[in-house]
Amino acid sequence: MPEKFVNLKQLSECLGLSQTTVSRALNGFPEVSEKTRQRVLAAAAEFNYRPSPSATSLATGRTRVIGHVVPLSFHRMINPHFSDFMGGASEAYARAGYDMLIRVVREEEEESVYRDFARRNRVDGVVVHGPLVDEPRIPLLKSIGLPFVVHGRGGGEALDYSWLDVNSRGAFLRATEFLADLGHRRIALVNGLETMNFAHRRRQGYETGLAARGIDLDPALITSEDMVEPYGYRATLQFLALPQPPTAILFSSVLPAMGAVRALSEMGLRPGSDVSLLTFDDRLSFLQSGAASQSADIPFLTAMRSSIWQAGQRVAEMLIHQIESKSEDTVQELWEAELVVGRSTAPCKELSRSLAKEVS
Amino acid sequence: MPEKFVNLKQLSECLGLSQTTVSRALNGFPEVSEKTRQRVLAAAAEFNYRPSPSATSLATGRTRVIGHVVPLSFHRMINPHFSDFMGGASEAYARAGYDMLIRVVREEEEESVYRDFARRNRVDGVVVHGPLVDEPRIPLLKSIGLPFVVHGRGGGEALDYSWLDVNSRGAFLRATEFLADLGHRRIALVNGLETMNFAHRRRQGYETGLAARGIDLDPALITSEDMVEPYGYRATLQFLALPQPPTAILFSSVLPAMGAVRALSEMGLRPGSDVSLLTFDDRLSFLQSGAASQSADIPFLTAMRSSIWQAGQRVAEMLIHQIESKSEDTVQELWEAELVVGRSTAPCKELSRSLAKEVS
DNA sequence: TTGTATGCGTTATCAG
DNA sequence: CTGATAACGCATACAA
Repeated sequence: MPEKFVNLKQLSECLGLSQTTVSRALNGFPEVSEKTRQRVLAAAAEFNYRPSPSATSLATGRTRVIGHVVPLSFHRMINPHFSDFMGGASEAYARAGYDMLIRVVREEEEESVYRDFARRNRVDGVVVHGPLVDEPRIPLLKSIGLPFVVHGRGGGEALDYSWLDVNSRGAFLRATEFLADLGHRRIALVNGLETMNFAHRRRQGYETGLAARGIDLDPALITSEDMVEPYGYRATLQFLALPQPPTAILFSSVLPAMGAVRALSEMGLRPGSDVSLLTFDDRLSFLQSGAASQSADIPFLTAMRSSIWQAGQRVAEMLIHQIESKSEDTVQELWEAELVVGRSTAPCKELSRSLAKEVS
Repeated sequence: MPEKFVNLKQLSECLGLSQTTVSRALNGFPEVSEKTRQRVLAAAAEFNYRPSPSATSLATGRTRVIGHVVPLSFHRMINPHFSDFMGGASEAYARAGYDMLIRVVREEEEESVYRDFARRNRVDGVVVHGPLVDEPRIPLLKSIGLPFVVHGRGGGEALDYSWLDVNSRGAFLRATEFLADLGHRRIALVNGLETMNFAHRRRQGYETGLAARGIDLDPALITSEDMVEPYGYRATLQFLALPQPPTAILFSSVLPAMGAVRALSEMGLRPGSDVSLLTFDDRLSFLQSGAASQSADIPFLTAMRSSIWQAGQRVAEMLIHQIESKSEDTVQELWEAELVVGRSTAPCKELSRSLAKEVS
C-alpha cells in the first residue's frame, strides 16, 4: 500500500494555519511562537510530512546536491582511488543532508555542463577531480560563480580558490632521500600520468631528492602511466631487464606496487631483501584489514601514507561550508603524508658489498 | 562573466510565440508545424536555452535521476566491485541523459528514504545493491511502486521483479569440479559474507561440486568475510597452517586472491605449482591492462569471469527502459561466468605422488 | 496548428 | 506573531 502523504497545503489545513506559518515553523524562523511551532512539528511528524525537493529547489534556487563531473576520457578515474574519495565525501554529504550527483560527460560537453549546473541550479557546488598541470576548469568555474573545491591543485601560482592537496613533492622528496640513505643509487620511479598535476609534483620531489643526494637522473628509470596493477608489473619486469637494474623502486600508488610484488614473486625475488619497494599509499579501503587485525604488526609495504577517504570527507565539508556560509573566502589545506616503514625496503645490497670490499 | 541565459518565457517572447508552443516544439510534440519547430530550435540553440530541472521535475513528476542508496553498514560496498559497477551504470545513464544520485543512509533510515524517493519524486528509480538472502527492500519497493532493478537476486522463489545476476551457483560448481578434476581433494573456499545472497549461492555451488566428485565437506576449509585483500592473506596463512592443508583454494573475488598470492610469496610457495588458486573475477578495471597489452598472453590467475562493469551498464539500461516504457513487465537476466584458465592452477601434486606410489 | 489558463509544492514579500 | 499573495519555470487540459 503506497503510504499516503501530505503536502504543505494539506498539513496547514489540518492545523488550521496558513502555509506560510507552517513553512516558517518547519524551517526554524524566529518569529513563530513556540506553542505553534510545537504543534506544527508534532503534526508534521504524525503525518510524516517531507518537503518536495523540486519545489523547494525551484523556490529557493538551492538543491542540497553536490555534483561530481567525470569526463569520459578520465573514465579510469572510476578506480579505487576515486571510489575511496567518493566514499569519504558521501559520508560527509549524508551527515549534512546533501546528496551526491555523478555525471559522466564527453570532454567537449564539460564546459556547458558546468554552465548549466550553475544557471539551472542543478547542484549547489562541484568537486573538481584530478586537476591537470594546466587546468581549464578552475578559471571556468570561477567565472561562472559555481562554488567548487579542488581535490589537488592546478599548476601555476594563482591558487586563489579552495583546495585540499597532499604535499606530493615533499612526500616524494622524503621517500627518495629515504631510499638514498639506505644506500640505493639506482632508484626507479613508477609515476602516474604526468599531465596530472599531482604526478608532476611527485616527479619534482623525486628529482629534487636525487639531486640532494648527488644522484644523476636516469631517464630509463622513469615511467609515467595510468596507475593500474599491470602497469607496475610490466614496469618492474622492464626495469629488472636493464643492464643496470634499479635496486629500489618508487611507486605512485599501491596498485602498480602490487603489480611489482607479483613480478618479483614470479622472478623468485623478494621485496626488501632483493629489491626495495616504496609506494605512495592512499590507504585504499580494500587493502585495509578490519579493526581487529589492524594492530601493531609491521606493514608489508613501506609507504608514504595519506588517507584519500579522509580527503574526500574533508573536501566535502569544505564545499558544504563554502555553500552554506556564502562567503567568498577560500580555504587551502596541504596535508603531509606520513612515512611508514614496512618490510619492503632494506639497505642496498650492492652498496654493502662494495663497502665490504673497501674495508677488506 | 556569468553567461546570460533565458527561460522558457523569455525565449517565447523573443519568438513571438506562446510558452506552450515553444515547449511543445522543444519536446517533440507532433502537432507543431515543422517551420515553427525549426525556428524554435534555432532560437533555443542561439540563446543556449536549457530547461530547469527542478521546474521540469515539479511539473512532470519525473527527474531523470536514478538513485543508489548505500546503507552505512554496507559502506564497504564502496570498494572496487561497487565502483566498477557504478562506472558502467554511469556510462549508461550519461548516454540516456540521466544522472546518478548517491545517498548514504543509516540502516534504520533506509525504508523512509525509499518512501520519500517515491513520494516526493526525488528519483525516477533505484538500483538495489547486494541483495541479502532475506531481502526486505524488494517487497518494500514493490509496495511503494518505485521502479527498481536488483543487481543480483534476493533469496526465495518469488523472483517477480527485474534483476540481473551472474550464475554464482553454476560458476562455483564448475570451478569446484575443475579443481577436483585436476586431482585436488582438499579444496578450500574463501567466500564473501554469506548473508549476501550471491555468497550463499556460491557456497551452494561449491558444496554441490564437492558432492558431485565425492569429496567430503570440511568446515575448516571454509571462511566467509568481507572480500578485501588482507582477508585472503590471513585465510591463506591459516589454511596452510592446518595439519592437512588444502591443495587448492577457491576465492570469491580477486581481492582476497591477491592477498593469497602475497601470502604464498612470503612463504616461498608458488601459485599453481604449489597451491592452486581459482577466483571469481569481476574484471575489475584497475587490474586490466590497457588495450595494447590485452593480447593473448596467459592470464596469471585462473578465474570464473564476468564483467561487473558491463553488469552495471546493463542494469542501468534495464532500469531506464522500465522507467520510460512505464510497463509493469519484469526482465530477468542470468549471466554465465566464463572459465578462463591461467597459470595459478595445476594438477594436484599429492595426487601425482600417491598415484606414483600405487604404480610402483 | 497555436494560445489561455491552471497546477506542481515550496519559499518570500508585504500587509496586518 | 500570522496570513494572503506572488513568484519559481515548466507542462498540460482545454479552447480556439
